[in-house]
Amino acid sequence: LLESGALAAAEGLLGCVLVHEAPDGRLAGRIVETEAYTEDDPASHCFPGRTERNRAMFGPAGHAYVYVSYGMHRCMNVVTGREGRGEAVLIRALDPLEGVEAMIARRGWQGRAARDLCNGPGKVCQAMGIGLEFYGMDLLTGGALRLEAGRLRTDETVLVTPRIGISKAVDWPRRFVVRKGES
DNA sequence: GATAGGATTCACT
DNA sequence: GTGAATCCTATCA
Repeated sequence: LLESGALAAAEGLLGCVLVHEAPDGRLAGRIVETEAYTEDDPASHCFPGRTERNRAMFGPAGHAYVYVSYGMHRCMNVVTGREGRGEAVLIRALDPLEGVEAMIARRGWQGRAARDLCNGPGKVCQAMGIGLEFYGMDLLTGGALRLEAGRLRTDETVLVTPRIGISKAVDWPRRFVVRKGES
């Protein structure tokens, strides 16, 4: 699935579970929002070409691409496409499944609704304890950080929306969100 | 060697 | 809704 391309992978990753076997407990969250980045996307880190920072994006599918954003936040991507292709899917939001207490402790605050815990790219990494030490790690071979297969419930549908938070090609419909049938 | 900008988040008005 | 915080990377002199 991951090799088939960023667009298909971004949609396919919805419903899958991201698991981190952290020293202080198992953390898990269901992926509910993703965003696709490809080589022809002006907003993508790989657009200007291959550099030291984004080299992981050009590697084999299934590896992690972690980068620092705005100096204070970390964002995590799942590399897609074949080696040398420069594609990735940004994990924008999770639905916490396990280790919620540990996530709250990591984030250093408590109180808000559970879904506020992982409803942003930076929050996802902070809550899951994902740092630069996971750069380039294979997520499919059962390491400390890994991806587990999952599916959407029958009452859930995929919503495709324009992107946010960037300044180039903003209106490209490459953001995929899980929408629950309840509303 | 120096500078500009970014796939964000939080607090305050 | 608007603005500040903050640091790593790429680009230019």
